[in-house]
Amino acid sequence: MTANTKEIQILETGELLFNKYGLRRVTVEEICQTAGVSKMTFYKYFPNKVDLAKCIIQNLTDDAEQRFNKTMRLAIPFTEKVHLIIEQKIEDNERIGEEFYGDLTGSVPELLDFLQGIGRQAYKRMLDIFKEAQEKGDIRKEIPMEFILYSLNSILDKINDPQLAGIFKDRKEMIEIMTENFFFGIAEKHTDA
Amino acid sequence: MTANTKEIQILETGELLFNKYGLRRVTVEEICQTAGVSKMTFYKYFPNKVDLAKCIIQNLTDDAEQRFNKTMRLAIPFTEKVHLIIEQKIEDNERIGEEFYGDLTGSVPELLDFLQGIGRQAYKRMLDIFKEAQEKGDIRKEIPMEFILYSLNSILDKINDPQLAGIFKDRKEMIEIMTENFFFGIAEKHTDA
DNA sequence: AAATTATATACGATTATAGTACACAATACG
DNA sequence: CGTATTGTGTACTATAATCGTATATAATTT
Repeated sequence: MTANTKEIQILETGELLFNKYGLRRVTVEEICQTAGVSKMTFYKYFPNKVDLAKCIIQNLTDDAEQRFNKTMRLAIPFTEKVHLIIEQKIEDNERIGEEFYGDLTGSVPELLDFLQGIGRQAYKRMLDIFKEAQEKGDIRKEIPMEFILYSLNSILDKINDPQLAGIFKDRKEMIEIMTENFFFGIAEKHTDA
Repeated sequence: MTANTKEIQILETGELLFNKYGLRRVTVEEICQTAGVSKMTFYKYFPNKVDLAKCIIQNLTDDAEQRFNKTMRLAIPFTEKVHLIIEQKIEDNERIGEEFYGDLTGSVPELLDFLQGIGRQAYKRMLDIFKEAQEKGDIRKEIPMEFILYSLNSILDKINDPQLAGIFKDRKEMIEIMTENFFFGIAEKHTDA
């Protein structure tokens, strides 16, 4: 059972270093030294550095998907769900360091494809869920699906806008207001009761 | 007057990148690209990367020294001065990124010597100032000078101890209490008035 | 003891980086 | 205007870093 202990060590060290410095600034030997593992052991588990990065991202993605599904299965109002999902998405983004992400999309086209594939899958899942919500009556029927997803992504982009950060007192408040705004516009809420 | 504009650009970019990633992770070409400067221009102003680092550190050091002297010339009690100096030293330390400093002392022995030289100078200046204070009666005569400087450096080291950070509510409070403690011990202050 | 797993070292092949040479472009300046 | 001055881009060589593998050995498990 101590078999994959070294593999985990490599994965964790890779995640740490990649997040801090990005892909190209970190060498295989450095990962090995930091992880306390010989180079041979590295190549026993991973064919190369890029593949290690893939593996790390795949793990993060799988983890994110699990949490996503868990949230969607909750017996709470749809508005609440979207609220939680936005929160989770932000946390997911924060788990991949800026430098790491830059290297991925910039210098290694192979990883760019990989990431885009993951992105497409996530997009499809989202689409299905929102379609279902529209049929159930949680979303107005006349709004095109594409526009909804575009708007949602637009919110996620804005999260990192420093100009916005200054407007709200913290991130929690920002998410709450933007989610409300996403669903109900800027009009004052009318109670159905 | 636009002559050294490129040089400044290089210096600023170097400081930025070195602080973020350390010395060995940053290449000359990267500095040039980020600074918007051709490689030839780089080598016009600096013989190599290590020398650029030296230059940057020297500038930071000069700057720190100026502020140090400015503080020492203030017409305030000696206790206050030491308080301010500790504050400044911490700020100085924070201006050199962790990674940068690690590379300096770890991989480039040439820079280690350079830094030690700077350190020795600072040590001498400090020593003179404290001796003067001892003669003036600001410091108890029976305390060996070496011990005082050792204690002061000990405080500076402790600043970065995460265990300490949790004890005080912020850095300002930490500095105040540690300075007081440095001068008066843990005994309750007795007012001379 | 045998099998498995990890390590250390050395090594060739590849790639990145350093530093220079040169021809040319932009700008300042008398 | 012409003439320095200053900066640029490309190409280039030499050197150093890095990759990925082979081999012999050590530690651990079974």
